[in-house]
Amino acid sequence: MCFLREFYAQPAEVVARGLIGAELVRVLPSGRAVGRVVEVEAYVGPEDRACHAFHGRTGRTEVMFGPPGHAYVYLIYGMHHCLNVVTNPEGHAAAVLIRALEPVEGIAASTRGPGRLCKALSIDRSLNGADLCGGALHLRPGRPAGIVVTTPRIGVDYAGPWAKKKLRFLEAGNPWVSVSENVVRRGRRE
DNA sequence: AGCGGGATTAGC
DNA sequence: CTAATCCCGCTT
Repeated sequence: MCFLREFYAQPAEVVARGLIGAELVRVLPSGRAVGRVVEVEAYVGPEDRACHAFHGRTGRTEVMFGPPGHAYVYLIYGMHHCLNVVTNPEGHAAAVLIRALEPVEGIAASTRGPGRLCKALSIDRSLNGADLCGGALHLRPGRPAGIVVTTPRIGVDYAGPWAKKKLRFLEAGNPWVSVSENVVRRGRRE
């Protein structure tokens, strides 16, 4: 049912690609919410200038250095939460940011964008470190992805050469990918 | 103790 | 284009 630990132990870009089409399941007292992953970004490790682990091991990034298959949730801009999946073998700090979901079941609010999907699924820092191989928040295979395209990651212009790497993965043509995608498309001619 | 900044979003 | 708003990590 759920993805096994070995799946998450792979490099972040491999897990990222593998998660497109997967279903994120949030179990709440009030019911269950399910969304299909349509957009992610890979933060490949301490050498990746855009990865939080680039600045070393700190309180915030602690879970990224732990075993794969756990949630790394942090607060950004004082108001939005971002959900990541820890990847690679324990000790190699890397993660995949979930950026957008296609509603499948029990979803009321928008799940387009990393902050919005966390709000819609009631994901906050209390889930930081949660095991994604089961429990209140987990991932399982879903309808297989169609064509997957890659682009540079959003909002990491400061990362020098790493800002240009195509580590963002999304399902082509899917209307639920984040609005930022349109900005990127507009800005670049391709 | 204080300060600066951020893997975003909504609203002028 | 910019404000909002909080935690963290680093400097004093």
